[in-house]
Amino acid sequence: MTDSSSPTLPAPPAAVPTKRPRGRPRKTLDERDDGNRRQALIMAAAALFRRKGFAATSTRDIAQSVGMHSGSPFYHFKSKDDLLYAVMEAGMHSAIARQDQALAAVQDLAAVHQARAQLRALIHSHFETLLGPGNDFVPVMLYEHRSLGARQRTALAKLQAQYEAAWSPVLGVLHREGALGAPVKLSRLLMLGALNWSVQWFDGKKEASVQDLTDACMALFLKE
Amino acid sequence: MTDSSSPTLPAPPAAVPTKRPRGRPRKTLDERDDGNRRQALIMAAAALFRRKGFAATSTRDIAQSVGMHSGSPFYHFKSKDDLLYAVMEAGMHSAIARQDQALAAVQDLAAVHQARAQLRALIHSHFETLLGPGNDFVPVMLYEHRSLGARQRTALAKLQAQYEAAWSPVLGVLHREGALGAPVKLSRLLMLGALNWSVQWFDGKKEASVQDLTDACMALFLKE
DNA sequence: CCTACCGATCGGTAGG
DNA sequence: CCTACCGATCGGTAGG
Repeated sequence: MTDSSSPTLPAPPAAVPTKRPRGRPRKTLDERDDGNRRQALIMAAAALFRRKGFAATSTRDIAQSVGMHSGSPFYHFKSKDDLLYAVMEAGMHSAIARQDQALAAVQDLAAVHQARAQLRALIHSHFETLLGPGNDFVPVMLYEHRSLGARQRTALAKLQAQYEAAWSPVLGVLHREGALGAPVKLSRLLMLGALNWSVQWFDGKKEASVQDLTDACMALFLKE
Repeated sequence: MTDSSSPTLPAPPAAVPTKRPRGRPRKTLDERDDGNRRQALIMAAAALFRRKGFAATSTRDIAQSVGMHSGSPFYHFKSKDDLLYAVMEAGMHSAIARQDQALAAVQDLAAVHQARAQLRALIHSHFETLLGPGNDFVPVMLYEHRSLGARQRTALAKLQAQYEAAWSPVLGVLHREGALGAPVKLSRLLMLGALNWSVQWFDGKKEASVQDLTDACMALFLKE
């Protein structure tokens, strides 16, 4: 059983592209794991895009950080923009998957507490997506949206709409119960904004945990 | 009485730098309004930085949009980074001034409603700073923070601390009154995040106004 | 503030 | 995926 689908980066080939043996290490066909190299590029790009921004990151930076030479990323991606989109798409897929799991885990509660428990699950899951260790994909998506082309922006918008669609019914119930003070749509925009902004100030090594943040949100946003 | 301190851009010199009369229009010394050209550069830079991002905007873009030639911005600013900092500093000064005015206008209310009125004033003023027509400075500051050097980041942090300092006592009163459900510091971070994020989705031509947003925030964040 | 220019870097490609 | 390379662009400067 292979773990070729594992999203963890297999320790990079000790990036020293200056002096390396000229004859590149012969690989037989079954050793060529293209998927892993592509994955490695996506993860390295995510980390660099987050730290320095898309425009300030060169494709050479990315190549070097996975031990490739400058032209090689273009064997895996047609353009730098395509690589950016791949990062964002991967981020949304993982965010949606995490959100679905979080909602499923809370499905069987007594109806009285369902909506509250669902909102807590949504908030906690969102914070994990934003602040969890190694989760650079969605932060890059949030802060480099501008750099996307029109076509790719449309494709992403569908994934984002799918993600946010899970919030509206939950907020609707809470609003009707009187636990949510503002209209559903504005509430969703403001709440997601409060969460998304945490990327700017959250420090994993500081006192507050993701649990603390979730508690604070529930206390701030809901009545009684 | 001159209006040399007016922050409005005097209609740009119809930027057509390709064919313009070679002998540049002689200006006598008292016509040379260096301050205005510098201001024009700051405003053009703010608009471009906001639309395309700092790294994706060239100093040539900025020069062209005020009718200068490529090297000329460096007569007014030592580097592109200095221009970015000038944009952000101007943004914080104007934000602080607007906030002070907003608080002063609400100073004389009956004590029972003071804290609520103050919070409303802070929120409304913040939305104006972010979303008001031509207000690109603070949005640039919020989203290009990363591009600043360490020294300038420290200088800006002082202005930001000054700005946010006005929020804490107001939130403290509301928390003690039971109107604010979460701890003061986390409340401030989450609330400002909700507001700051509006830059991403607010559309001035759409239905919701800054007043609507302010109302929604008050309804969302405060109990009873 | 313009003119003329420089060194550096960048995204991307052909050909293997 | 590497090698070798190209055209374009960029921040910045000297000298007036």
